[in-house]
Amino acid sequence: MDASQAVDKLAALAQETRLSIFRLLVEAGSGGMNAGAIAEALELAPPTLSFHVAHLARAGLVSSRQESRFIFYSASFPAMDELIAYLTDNCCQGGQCLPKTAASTATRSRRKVA
Amino acid sequence: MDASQAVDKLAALAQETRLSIFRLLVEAGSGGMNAGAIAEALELAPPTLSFHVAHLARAGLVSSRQESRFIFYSASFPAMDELIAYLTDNCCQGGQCLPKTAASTATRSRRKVA
DNA sequence: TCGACATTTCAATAATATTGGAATAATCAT
DNA sequence: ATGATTATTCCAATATTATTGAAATGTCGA
Repeated sequence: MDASQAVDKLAALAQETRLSIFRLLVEAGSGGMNAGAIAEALELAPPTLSFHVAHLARAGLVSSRQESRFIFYSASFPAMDELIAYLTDNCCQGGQCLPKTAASTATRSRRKVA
Repeated sequence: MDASQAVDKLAALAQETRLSIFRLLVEAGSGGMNAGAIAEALELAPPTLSFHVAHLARAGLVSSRQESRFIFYSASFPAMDELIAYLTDNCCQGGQCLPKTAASTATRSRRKVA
């Protein structure tokens, strides 16, 4: 992942409403939630929800599938992992800013192969 | 760290120029760099740099110290670690979105104590 | 104290994001 | 087909953010 993709993902999460949506979808797991349910849970007007999930989807952080009349959104966990990997690799002294236990295994294992 | 602090940090990093500044400061290590040097390295107008480092500082991601006529900015690594911890804990199924090796040690070690 | 340098503050402008009402598209049950 | 349900798009109003250059502030060496 390059810097500009990282910026897109960070920007997508850098907003109260969208972060709430994403956290809700993480809780919901791989099954996801349909648009109306998300809107109801967070008390959002339908166009507002639509705007924000579209933003998250554009950044690659959520995926959608249609199921009869409903559209289900779910968090894309690999995308989130990539973002965290980018942050640890490029914004964290290669992982040295993490607690010792983390730096020794987690970060090393996901440094870019090159 | 609560959601609103996370949003502040994410927003601070969710901008090309600021992400570049932060990455540069991470490279520079704990010594940091003075404002003019950052501006020169990234070819930014002084007020533009000032605006963005102030934004990063407000979010707690960089700290500053005065040294003679210069003001040195440096990345705050603990703050970055907190952000990554927030993301793994709240936006990552408690770490399950991470590669196995990472999930087993890194994340577990930084889950909130409760 | 003076002059030079480093940085910030201010004000103006431009660009972008957020919100919700109304209209539209798609799906399903009858 | 008709009507009810689900969700999106269009649009306009508002708010937030980014950029720039000029002016102001602060710091130091001579």
